[in-house]
Amino acid sequence: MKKTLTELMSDSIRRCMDKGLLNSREIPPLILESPREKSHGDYSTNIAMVMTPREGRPSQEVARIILSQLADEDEVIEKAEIAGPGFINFFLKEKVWYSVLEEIEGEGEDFGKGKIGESRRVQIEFVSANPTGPLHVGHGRGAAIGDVLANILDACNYRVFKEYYINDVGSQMDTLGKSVFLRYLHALGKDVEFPDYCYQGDYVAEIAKKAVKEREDAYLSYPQEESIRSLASFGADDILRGIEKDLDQFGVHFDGWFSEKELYREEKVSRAIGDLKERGLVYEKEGALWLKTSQFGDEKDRVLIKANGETTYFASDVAYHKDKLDRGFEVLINIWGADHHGYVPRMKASLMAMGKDEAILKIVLVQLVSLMRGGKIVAMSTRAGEFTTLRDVVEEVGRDAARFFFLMRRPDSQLDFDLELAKRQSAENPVYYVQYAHARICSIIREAQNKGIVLPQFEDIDVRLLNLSEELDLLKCLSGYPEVIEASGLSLEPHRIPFYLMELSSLFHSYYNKYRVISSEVELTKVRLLLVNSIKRVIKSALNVLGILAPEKM
RNA sequence: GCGCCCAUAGCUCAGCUGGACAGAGCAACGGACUACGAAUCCGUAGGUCGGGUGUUCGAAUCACCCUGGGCGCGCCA
Repeated sequence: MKKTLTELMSDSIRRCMDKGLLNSREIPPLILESPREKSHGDYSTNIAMVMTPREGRPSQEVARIILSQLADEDEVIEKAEIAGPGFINFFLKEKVWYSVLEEIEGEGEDFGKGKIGESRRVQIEFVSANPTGPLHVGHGRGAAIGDVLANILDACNYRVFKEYYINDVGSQMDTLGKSVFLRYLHALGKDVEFPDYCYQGDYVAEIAKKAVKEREDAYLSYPQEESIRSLASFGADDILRGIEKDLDQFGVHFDGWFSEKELYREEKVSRAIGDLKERGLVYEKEGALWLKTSQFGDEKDRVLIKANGETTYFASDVAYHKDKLDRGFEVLINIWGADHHGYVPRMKASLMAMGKDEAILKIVLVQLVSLMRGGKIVAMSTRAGEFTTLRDVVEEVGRDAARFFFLMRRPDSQLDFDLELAKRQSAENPVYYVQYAHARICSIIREAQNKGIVLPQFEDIDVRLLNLSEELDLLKCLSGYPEVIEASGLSLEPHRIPFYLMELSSLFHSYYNKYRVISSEVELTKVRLLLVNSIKRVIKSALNVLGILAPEKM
C-alpha cells in the first residue's frame, strides 16, 4: 500500500514539474509514514515541507499544488488533507485494507518476503568463539542475532550463508594445550603447579580425563612440546563439538565452519599478503611487515608479519576476508562483540587495500551482556573459569524465552540478563504473550471446526463485514508486516520483529476480549475466522523468522 | 590522553533513519470469566527524553561541549 501511494505521489510531483507548476527538478526522497495519531490519517508525508526551500512559497501551497495533480485512478484514497505546517495526510478507503487477507491467503508462507536482496549472495559470520571454552551468554546474544539476521535476509531474497570462523591457531591454542597437559598430569596423579594464565574452568580437567581414558599415559612418552600441541588440538575438537551441540540446543545451525588452520594449510595467508605486496601497500619496518591501512582511514598501519616471522591474527583475518570474496560473496556481514569495535577500521581498510568497496562489509557490533543473578553481576572470564554458559541459561529459562530476550533489544545497547528475573518472569515473558495469541487463535479454529464450520476462503466471504475500527487496525498491522521485514533487513536490526509481534498480539488480544469470532451470525463468523487465521499465519511466520516455536496449545 | 557505544516513566526498553500533543511491558492502584483459553483484557497514575549550546519551519533523533556508565587503543588473539 505504501508503495502504491509512493508511486501516486511521485507521479503527481513529476506532473507538476512537467507542467511548470513547481520549480524543483528532482523529487526528494519520498517518505510515507504511518502517524501514530489517527486523526493524521493512515499515511502521512512531509514532502511538501522538504520541497519548500526550493519553491519559495509556503509549504501548504506546495502541498496544494502536488495534490491538484494527484491521479487516484484506482480510487484508493478516501481523502487527502493538508495539515499542520504542511503535512499531507492520506485517509484510505476501507477496501484497500481488505486485500491483505487475499495476499496472505495467496502467498501463504511467502507473505512478508521482500525482494531487496535481489538474490545477492551474502555471507554472515557470527559466534566464531575461540575453541578454548564453552559458549557463555554473550555468545548467545551474538548467536541469536546472527541466526535471525540470516533468516531476515533470507526473507529479503538474499542468498545467505552462515559461517563460524574457528580461531584454531595462535597463542590461545598453546595456552589451551598447556592447560590440558597440566590437568592431564594431575589426572595421572602428578603434583604440578597450575599457573594463573592457564584456563581455570572445570571443563579443562574433563578434557584431560578423556585424554587419559583414550590414550592413558601415552602423552608422557612424547616430547612435551608435541604432547601439548596434540592436546591443544584434542581439546579444541572436544570444545568445538560441545559448542556445536550447545548451538544446536539453542536452535542455531551453521552452513559452514571455517578453520583458520586451513588458511595456512592452503597458503591463503601468504597469497593474500603477496597480493597486497603487488599493490604496493606493504612495507618493511623494524624487521616486521606492515600493511598501509592508514591510507584507508585506519589510525595507523598494522603488522602482518612480526619480526620473529610469525603472522599476526590480523593477517589471518585479511586472508579470511579475501577468501570470503573469492568464494563469490557480494555482501559480508560480521557479528562482533562490541569489545572488538577498535578492530573495525583496520578490517575495512584491508578490504579497501584489496581494491574493494568497504561498504560490502557490514559489521554489527553487539554490546556485551552482563549476566546478573539476583541483581548481582556474575563475573565472566574464560580464563578465570567463572561464567555461566549459554547451555545453563537455555536450560534455566528455555530456548524460546532466551532467544526472545536476546532479540528484543537493539544490538548496540547493553543488556543486563538477570537469570533470577528471567526465571521469575518467565510466565509473563513477552514471548508467551505472543505464543499465547497464536495458541488462542488455534483454539478458536478448533472450536469452529467442532461446530462444523470450515475455514472459509477469501472468495467465500464478504470482507465489508470487517468494519470495526479494531478490525481495520488489525488489517493495517498485518499489511505492515512486509515493511517490518524489509526495514529489519536494511537496518540489520532484528529487534523490530519482536516489537511488531507484540503489537500485533496486543491488537488481537484486545479484539478477542471485546468481540466474539464465532457467533450465530454465519457470514460474520466466516469473515472473522478468516481474519484471525490470517493473524495466526503472520504470527507464525514472524516467530519462525525468530527461530521461536508457534505452539497450537500451551 | 585519543577513539567507539550508551543515557527516554520507579525498573527493563521501543520510538519507523528529522515530524505534528513522547510510547509499551513490568512494578502500583481500581475493575472484567454462567458463550471461542483470564499466560488475557479495560481503566488510573507516572517523563524538563542526563545537562547545555547550535542547525532547522520542526530535534529524543543531527553537530559541538560538558556529566555519568560500558568498551577499546600490542609485532595478543
